[in-house]
Amino acid sequence: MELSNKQITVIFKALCDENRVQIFRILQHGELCACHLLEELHLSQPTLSHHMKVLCDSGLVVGRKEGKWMHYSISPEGAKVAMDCLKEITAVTENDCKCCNNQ
Amino acid sequence: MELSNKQITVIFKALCDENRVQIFRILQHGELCACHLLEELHLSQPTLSHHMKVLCDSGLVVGRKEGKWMHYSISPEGAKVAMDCLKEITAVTENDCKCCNNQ
DNA sequence: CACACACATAGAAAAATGTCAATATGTTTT
DNA sequence: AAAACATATTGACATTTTTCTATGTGTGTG
Repeated sequence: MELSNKQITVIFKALCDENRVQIFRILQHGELCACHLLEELHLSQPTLSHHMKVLCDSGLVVGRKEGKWMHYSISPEGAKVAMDCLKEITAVTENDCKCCNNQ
Repeated sequence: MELSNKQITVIFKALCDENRVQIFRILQHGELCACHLLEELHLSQPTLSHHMKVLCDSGLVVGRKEGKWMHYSISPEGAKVAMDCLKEITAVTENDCKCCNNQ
């Protein structure tokens, strides 16, 4: 995979805002269009649109256009990438301290 | 577990900054004190200290004080919490669209 | 074709975050 | 006890992010 530091930050920015976390909770019940998401959030329409862009950029959410509606859903593929990335970045290859005279 | 939206953002803020991601990469080779981390990063000492606080607050990194040194390491327990959290928040319970006349 | 609707974009203001220099705190050494 | 060292905290500033209003774009409808 070999994601850059920058790419990793883009993925996890999805989960760095309370409103976006709430959007995940709502989308867990299934795909939903922006107008219905908006009903459940105390946000203006442009603000929601901004958050959906951040979420789609992360790959954790995908949008599907259907006429004038945008349907958003959680991406299992994106989730897998994020999981693999998290696992990789928190994996410890060695545990001994080589620092400050090995104290 | 039942983490709040706020708590989730605190966990994943750890991975929302390129320098912090780089710190994970460095800590993967084992526990390290702040002064040695500083050598490998183009940051001032107070800035590093700030990032280490964010990382410790996330639970993904733990600090261990040894005399005047602070030794930091990746926390496998914290990593597990983050993984479980990511898995939970991206889990989809239903996949059908109940939105906009089920289009 | 004009209008209504769903959503995106632009631009500006406010809030949060990242950064550094200066200083404080706590620990070890001389 | 004083000096040196490692790290944390404070305060200021710059950048980024969040948010809104206003407006634009594309789609369907009367």
